[in-house]
Amino acid sequence: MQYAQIVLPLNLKGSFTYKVPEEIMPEIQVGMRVLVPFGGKKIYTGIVFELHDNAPENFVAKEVISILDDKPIVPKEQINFWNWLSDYYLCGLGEIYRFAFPSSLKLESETYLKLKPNITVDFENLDVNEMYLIQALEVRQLINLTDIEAFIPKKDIIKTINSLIDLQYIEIDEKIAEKYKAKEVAYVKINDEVLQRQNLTEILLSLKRAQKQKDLFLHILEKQTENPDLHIKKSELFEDGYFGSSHFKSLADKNFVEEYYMQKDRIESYDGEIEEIEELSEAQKLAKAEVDEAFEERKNVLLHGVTSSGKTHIYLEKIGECIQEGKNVLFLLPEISLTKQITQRLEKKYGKNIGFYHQKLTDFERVEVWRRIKQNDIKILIGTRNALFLPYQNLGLIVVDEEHDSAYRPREVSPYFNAKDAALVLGNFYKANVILGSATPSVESYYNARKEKMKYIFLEERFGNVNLPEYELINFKEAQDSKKVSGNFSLQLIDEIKKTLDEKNQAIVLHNRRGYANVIECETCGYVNYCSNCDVVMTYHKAANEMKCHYCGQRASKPKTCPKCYSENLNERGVGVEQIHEEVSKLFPDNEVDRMDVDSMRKKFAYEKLYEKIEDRETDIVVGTQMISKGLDFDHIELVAIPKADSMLYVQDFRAEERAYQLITQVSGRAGRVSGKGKILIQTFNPDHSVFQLIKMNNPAKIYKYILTERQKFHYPPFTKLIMIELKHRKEDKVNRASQFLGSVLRKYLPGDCVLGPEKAQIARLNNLYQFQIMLKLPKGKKYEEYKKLVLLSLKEFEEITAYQSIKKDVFVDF
DNA sequence: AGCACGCCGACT
DNA sequence: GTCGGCGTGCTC
Repeated sequence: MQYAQIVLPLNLKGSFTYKVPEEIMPEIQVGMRVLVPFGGKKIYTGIVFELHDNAPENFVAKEVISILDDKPIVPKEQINFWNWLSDYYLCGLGEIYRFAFPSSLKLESETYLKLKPNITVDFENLDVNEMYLIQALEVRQLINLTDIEAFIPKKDIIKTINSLIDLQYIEIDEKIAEKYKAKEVAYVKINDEVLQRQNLTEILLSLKRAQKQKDLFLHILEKQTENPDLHIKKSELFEDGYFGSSHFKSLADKNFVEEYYMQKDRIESYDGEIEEIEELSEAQKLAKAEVDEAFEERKNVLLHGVTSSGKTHIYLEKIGECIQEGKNVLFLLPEISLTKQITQRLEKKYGKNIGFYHQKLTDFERVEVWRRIKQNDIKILIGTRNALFLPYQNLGLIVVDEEHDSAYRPREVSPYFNAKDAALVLGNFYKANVILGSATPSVESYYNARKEKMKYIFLEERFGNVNLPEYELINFKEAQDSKKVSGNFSLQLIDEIKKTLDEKNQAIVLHNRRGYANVIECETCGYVNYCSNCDVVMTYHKAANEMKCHYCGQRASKPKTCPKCYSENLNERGVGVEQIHEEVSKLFPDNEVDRMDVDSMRKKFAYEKLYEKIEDRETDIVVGTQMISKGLDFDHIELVAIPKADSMLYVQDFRAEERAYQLITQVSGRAGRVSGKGKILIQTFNPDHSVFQLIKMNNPAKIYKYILTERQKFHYPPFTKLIMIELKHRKEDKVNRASQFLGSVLRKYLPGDCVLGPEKAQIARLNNLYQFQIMLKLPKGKKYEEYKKLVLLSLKEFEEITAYQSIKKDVFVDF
């Protein structure tokens, strides 16, 4: 094999052909990282995707500089997976590579060189550059490529390095990968000798003029005596802001306390007692038997379990079995932060063999997990969508929890793939079983499971025979007509909340819109406050007293007078969660009302603090956006109120009804988890709307049937396949022309009714880029593959127009 | 994606 | 006269 197809971490499609030098031919394998020159002066870490003997015809292939791994770092299952992703989602392999790898595993100019040990350099036969480099390396043992730029002309760097490697004088430093030692965490304890030397009174006396130091000392002492085996993290001391590091330092200087370090993963893994999982209920046993049966037939599973039906128990059972068989498990979550329960349970049972992988890890930590997965040191990996790309050795089970969650398919980061669908494919490549689980499965998954593409398993009762919450619809129009309202709340709703609070229970108020008011409008001239970067109105945030653009994040101060006509008649329109929070606070002045949305949770530990407040029942009412639908599993929440439920439905999106159903059901799952007396109040102008009526009936099969009928009627997924192409550019007329052109090309190849648009995007300008969209509605099945090839052809034709190359193009498959 | 090349406006 | 703006083209 003389040539290799190498994928580079660039947003370029396909792979590049390189020549394999003879010395490394015996070692090179698909899935290894290699160093290759690219362009005039760049060196990249690429991945070998294919080895072959076909010499390129139109260009001269450059040579691979060196191999970085002694074994493939990307297993063949992942190679297949990457190829599938690239094919299915029409994205470049380079994009996938960039997304999949922690950046330190694809170092470019950070690559280090060193002299080979025990060599004698024959300076006579070196050129100037080669001599410079050798001399530099004699002074400093390690040099990276950026440093080399200082004394060798850019264009000669690669040539110089290559020839010195050929001469066996220098080599690529292999320590790069080993540089990442386990992170150490600081812990604190009372100095062992201090209590023998002095008695407590003396110590406290000596600290009497330093109140905080005294408090801190006592705090540590108390913790330590409480449980002598517990290690006290240094960072924990400063969490609530009362103590600062200076207080600790003073104590340490006086030798009262000391700090010590331990490796993080050694301590964070649980080594307490191992708790046995409670026995499954009859319904759960039945469901588990069905899962077994499905796996037997090599079928994947959609586990549809109503809120608190104990899907987790079933996951845990299957995870246990999988590990018994000596295989590994991937447990996918939409977000890592809101998952204490399951991770705690898994940690208790499997301790050290658990790994976490998510977007919040530092690069350091990511590489650590990579290493451990590669060494098969992790049995269960809990992670978010980027965990799909770890180099698993023998994956036996993938669980996708909350499979309907939109966090599995963020719109803003490429490559644009749906982690739920990708998990099914990855499972197939690994011959692993996949369980999708949710209380409100996505319509697509539900349909596929009903179509026997997966096994559909329904857990319809809550664990421990707790009743499901009851739904009630409040006709707001009627309440308004009979003057039984106060602001956005009907008297009935207020009454019910009051009743809940009187019984010493807690209530949740859901309003899914950030900010205080949606629009600030001038009553005199009609002026509204637009974002200067985007074609959207700015939202008024009263708490922060500023205007925010929810799309580009721009902030501005709130205008006191109309900037156009200087009138002071500024009117606030459109209710946001801040305003609902304000109203509730006024309605219940004697109760503790807290707000939970991205804006109020931005501060460090804000979420943890509020979580504890609710847990300790200091909070009576939580007002929040969709954030409150996740993770708030408390025993005393009995009421969920949705004062403006209509706002969820009238969104320009064919999934609006599905989303409304999912959000309402998810948030209702917070109520009556123990008592079984949970109540959900949906206040609406349209109590007759099918979605509300169906939610009230609490019969999921009927809702899905209704939504599916609507989707079929209007030719939406899952009955068709949607591909959305979005074009963006700074100049409006340029994108407009480009999208018209692309539209006409597409229509040339595809039937007319498949191509919709181009149209201005709903947000015509975002971050100063004008956007146009073309929607493709394609039939399913064999035709789809055929049509997709034509779409690819059209895009190619479009890309050939040089004038349109500066236009940013995003393709969303399965929009 | 980066980077070089090349062609036009505002400055020593 | 030159520095630097960004449109265009190319990278195995």
